[in-house]
Amino acid sequence: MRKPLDPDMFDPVCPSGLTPIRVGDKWAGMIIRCLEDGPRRFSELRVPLRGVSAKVLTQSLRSLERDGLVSRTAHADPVQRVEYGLTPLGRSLLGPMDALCAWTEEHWDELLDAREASSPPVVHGGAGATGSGVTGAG
Amino acid sequence: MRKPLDPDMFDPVCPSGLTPIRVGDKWAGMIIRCLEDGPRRFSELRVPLRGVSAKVLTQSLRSLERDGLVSRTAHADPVQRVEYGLTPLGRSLLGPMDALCAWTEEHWDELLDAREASSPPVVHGGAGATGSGVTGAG
DNA sequence: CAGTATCCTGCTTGATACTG
DNA sequence: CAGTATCAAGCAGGATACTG
Repeated sequence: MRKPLDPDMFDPVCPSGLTPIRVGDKWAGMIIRCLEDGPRRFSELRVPLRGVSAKVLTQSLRSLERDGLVSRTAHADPVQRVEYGLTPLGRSLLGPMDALCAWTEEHWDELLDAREASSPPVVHGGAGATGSGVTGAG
Repeated sequence: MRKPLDPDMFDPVCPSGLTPIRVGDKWAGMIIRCLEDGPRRFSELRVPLRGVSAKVLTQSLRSLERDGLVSRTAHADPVQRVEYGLTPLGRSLLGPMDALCAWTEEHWDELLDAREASSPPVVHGGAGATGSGVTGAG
């Protein structure tokens, strides 16, 4: 608990962004992971969530609040402080999420193999799949 | 196996569409469920997936194919017949998906309560949350 | 610090019409 | 039947600038 969130917590290439299962919107899953070890401040969350704009982070947070997964607490300190933490309901999601991560790790290569096997013919347009589905969290 | 997919398999109101966990794109989760009991034809899938256009269903199917979750088989019968079925990889997703459904059923009321508690003040704009996250597949 | 207000872009979804 | 082609619309995500 209380360790300063690793900026590289989410590899921009690895697992996230390729799994066929997703939690909430683009950032929800990652946010929940960030809160796993206790409440975090708004600006603290922006570190591992590289590049997320204040607007979008606020939106995701509000969405999670609305669903009762996350709670917001404003401290009236000399400097403004707001902390976000998991509610019991939010915390209960960690179990299923772990199961998902386990599945992903287990089948990671198969997913990759399948993707490679389906694109190769094209050379100029290349790798980037316009892929609908399969955006991941975790 | 081989029973003619229930048209009401997916309640447009209930679970799906409110869960904070989603599988692939909007239809992927439902497609996988439809294939659980064996291969299905294109037009057969369109029944429970009310209103999905051919284009969108094709897209989702191609996406699932690309990820190696679903396989496509064209039969050269007198009439054109194409069947989609789960690959072993696709089938392996059923486990985690069941866990997700279990979570949803278990916490359904809490989700609903949280939503109700967060909107009521407004009367004219009403219920509809513009909600980002939380689109579901079940 | 913790947002809000605006504007903008691209993807995802969909309706409609046509084809092997 | 099983798609593809085209066009249109909505919304999530993001860049930038401003506020209590």
